[in-house]
Amino acid sequence: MVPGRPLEFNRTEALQSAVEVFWEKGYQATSIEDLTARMGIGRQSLYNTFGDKESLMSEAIEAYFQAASAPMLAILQAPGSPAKNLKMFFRRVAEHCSSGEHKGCLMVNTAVEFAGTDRDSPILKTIRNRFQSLERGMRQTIRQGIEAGELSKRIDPLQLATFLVGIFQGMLLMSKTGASRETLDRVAEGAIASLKS
Amino acid sequence: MVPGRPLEFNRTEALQSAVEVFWEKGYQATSIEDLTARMGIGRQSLYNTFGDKESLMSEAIEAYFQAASAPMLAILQAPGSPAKNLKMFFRRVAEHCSSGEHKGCLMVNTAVEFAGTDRDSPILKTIRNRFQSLERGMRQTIRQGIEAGELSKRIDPLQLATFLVGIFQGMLLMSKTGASRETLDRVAEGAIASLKS
DNA sequence: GCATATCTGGACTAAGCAGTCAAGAATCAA
DNA sequence: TTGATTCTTGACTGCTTAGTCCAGATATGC
Repeated sequence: MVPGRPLEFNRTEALQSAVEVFWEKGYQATSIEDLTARMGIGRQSLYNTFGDKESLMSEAIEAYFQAASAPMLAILQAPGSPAKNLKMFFRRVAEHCSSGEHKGCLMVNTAVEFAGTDRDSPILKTIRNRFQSLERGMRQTIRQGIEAGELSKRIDPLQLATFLVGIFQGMLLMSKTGASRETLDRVAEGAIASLKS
Repeated sequence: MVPGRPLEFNRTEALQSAVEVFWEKGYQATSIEDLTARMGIGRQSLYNTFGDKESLMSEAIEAYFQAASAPMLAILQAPGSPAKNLKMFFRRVAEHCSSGEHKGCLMVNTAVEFAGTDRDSPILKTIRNRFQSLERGMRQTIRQGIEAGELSKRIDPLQLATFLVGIFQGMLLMSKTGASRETLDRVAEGAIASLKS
């Protein structure tokens, strides 16, 4: 290892703080000062460690995905009943969305914010990929449910998967704009009911 | 009438241009220069005629609602079959969302943008009211459908209305992030299918 | 202790922003 | 024509922003 003065802060913790700020305020509305204040580090330390604002945002999105989205995806692929996994998924979304302070989903918030200006920014591409992998996971679980006889054979996996992802995104959006736990539960129950057809 | 030099531009057309800019870029990302350029008027004319940036945004939201959202609400309340009106509603949303350049819905975009910072800005309150009136309209149409025997009596109007509004918001969000016509159609068909239960 | 390498803090730069000001132009009433 | 009123144009102000520079601090390897 090369010598030199060591970092005075924990990189992972600092990144986590950055995630929180971006999550609450969005990308543009967050200033470098907001970030340094919450992360508890100096301006130069931020630039040394994370590059510019956009790089930091990229890392924040990635960290958020690992912490929040990946576990959701894992629910779908849990061993046991695919239909139960789908139900569990939506109940968890309702739960997750109504805890915390209506921050919504960092990826959704960011997608909306960037879609207007940088339609093909690397950040936006990453987010789109993540949502696509959600749809793929959903489709696979649906297929497994059909094979297991838990879901009707008449179901078109692609159609249902797209529909469920749509509902999912709707819940994230409602959460951001201040929906109550009851509201989110109702939507989740609607999604679950739509499996029985 | 008081004398004075008359406006050199059409107020309504200028406002329409402002709607387009805010719709494409969002509130923060839109500068006064962006606005004056697209509206074809000078800086001072903008301030004289519309007040500050936030007032202009308020007027833009209102104009957007009158032009885009109100007709959607009217579909639900059209005379004839309530169930058909609900179907028509979702097909129209899919159509509306995939025309244009993935601008999504101005009210959704704005809600996401403001929810992070000014949680109780007047603009946000207006938008929330608009969505609430959509849910009320939805609920009423559902009740009419039940009374007419088109929808099952076991349906809870509140639950279904909330669910459908959630799907609706999901479609708006997907549209903003670049969903294709096919994707939106699949979600719409899912919503329609969920009426038969 | 000394050389080397990295980190930190604060001042700084250049650009972009919303909003204002003042001087001139266009209209109407009399 | 003259005066009152409103619109237009362009320069301007004060502020915030992302990102840079540099001097000093703190570590390691020898």
